[in-house]
Amino acid sequence: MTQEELFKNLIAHTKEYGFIFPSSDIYDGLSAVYDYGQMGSELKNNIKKYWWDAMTKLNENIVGIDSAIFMHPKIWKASGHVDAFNDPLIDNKDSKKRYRADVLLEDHIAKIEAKIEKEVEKGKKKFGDAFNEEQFRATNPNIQRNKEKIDQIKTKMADALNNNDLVALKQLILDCEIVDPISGTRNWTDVRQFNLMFSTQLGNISDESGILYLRPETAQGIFVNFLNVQKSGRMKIPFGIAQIGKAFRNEIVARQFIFRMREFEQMEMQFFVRPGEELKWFEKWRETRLKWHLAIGLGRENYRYHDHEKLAHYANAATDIEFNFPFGFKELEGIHSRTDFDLGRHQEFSGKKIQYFDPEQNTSYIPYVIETSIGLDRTFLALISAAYKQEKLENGEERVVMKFHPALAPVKVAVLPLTKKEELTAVAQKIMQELKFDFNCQYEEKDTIGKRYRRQDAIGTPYCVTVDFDSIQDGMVTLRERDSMSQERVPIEKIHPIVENKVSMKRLLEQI
RNA sequence: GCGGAAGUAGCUCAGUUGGUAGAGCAUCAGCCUUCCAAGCUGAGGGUCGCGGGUUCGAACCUCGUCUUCCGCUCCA
Repeated sequence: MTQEELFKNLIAHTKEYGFIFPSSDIYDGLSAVYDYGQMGSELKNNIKKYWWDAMTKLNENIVGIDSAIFMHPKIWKASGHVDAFNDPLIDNKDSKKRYRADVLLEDHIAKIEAKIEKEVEKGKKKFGDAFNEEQFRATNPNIQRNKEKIDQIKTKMADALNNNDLVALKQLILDCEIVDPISGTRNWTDVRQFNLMFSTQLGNISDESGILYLRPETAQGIFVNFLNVQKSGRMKIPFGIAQIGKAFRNEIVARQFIFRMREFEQMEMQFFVRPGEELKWFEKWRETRLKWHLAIGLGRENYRYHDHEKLAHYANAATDIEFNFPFGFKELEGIHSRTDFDLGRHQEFSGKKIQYFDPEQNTSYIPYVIETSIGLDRTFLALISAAYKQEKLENGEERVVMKFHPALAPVKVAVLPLTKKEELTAVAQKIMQELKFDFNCQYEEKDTIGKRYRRQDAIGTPYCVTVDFDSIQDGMVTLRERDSMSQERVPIEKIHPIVENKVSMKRLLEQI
């Protein structure tokens, strides 16, 4: 079976067993939006708890918050999202390729600059030792002409971008006679604007100032609460603020199941440190975060670091943790050293002093930030795609099993009377009463026992407890384990401690 | 947005040159009482993604549209 077929089977499986449904399913779905079902939300909640506990319980200096999705519009100007999340795009009709209009123009400028350099080289050869580069650049007519060209393009481009004049931007591309590098033609579509932020209105709709954006990331909710948390919590640097929440991006193409959705959930932690110490902390979090992933047990070979060589203007170090999804290695988590960019910008835009007085150094400064930002839905996808197994059994039959880590599995125990006879169901119900307060349990008495085992395999339940006629006499039940399918007779009162030991979050947390 | 593939019952899929919609599994009721999905009987469930067109007649031909998957593109 190919990876593609396996992925399709996984998607069908997650729908059939209540993990993920297409949003608005009865209305034919809504593009790139999905709902989590009864199993999916349990699994998702368990992932959240694992992350939250790893941050807030394992680190005394990390606290969690839950900030609103709506935020002051100025925040997105300060963060740079209003400018950066606005891409003018253009398609070449022959090659069917899409480009950013401003990138096309910048490439064009780079080409003209290359011409100038070539001219300079020529001059060097021609004049030898007598060559005066500065003078040559200032007087050579070819260079002068190209310099003027560049200035003109730059001015026009800046005007068009600032005025959001898409027609002028296209005209500039035509005037520059830019050809598509693949098709070699100038058959361009109109330039269109894609704003990656969703907007909505607050209060009076006719009032321009009422326009709000749905947050495209949760991080800003942490930055704008830096002072609140630091002061009310009497936090001392270094310390971190963690948050789990929804974010929204109007992606041009959102694809690959729940990998890229328009509405998604992030788990972010911003760690505030002394300036100059940021790279040490960056290294620390880079390692700690990988440990968190590895503890889940999907295999070291499925993870890799991808260090950024091209850094964003505010960052001085950045790496991604990538996971081997069914469609290849893709970003799962980002760890970025963001300097004092974010707090600095908010200080500038809000006019409030956002600084920390460091009693050890006896100085005030804007803290530097290490960000860890992980996609909750992507973690979910990593879990289900690695856990999903189609196994061939000794008797030639096949079973589908979700091999979740027991601490993350949506259902921990299934309690199954061997038959529907009341003497058995009474014992089984009693066991349910003892377990249900601590573990998510299922009780099933329909169908043959084998069928019920397979149904539990399909949702990844680590343990099945089967009550048979002997149980009434000896107080022992069969404990069946998911992965090995092994069966063991255990006393009823031992079930709780056995399960607890296996499904405890501690199992995961102590590995970090 | 472009190209390719697909959309028929809850799931997986048949459906011949156009002639009134099928199977298996699942669900429900009952029988059977079973330790790894396959026993028996019966029942419910679909305006064939949606909307036009051609035709006496469309799941099938045609046009449009929506959704999904793959590739391109984009990606703090």
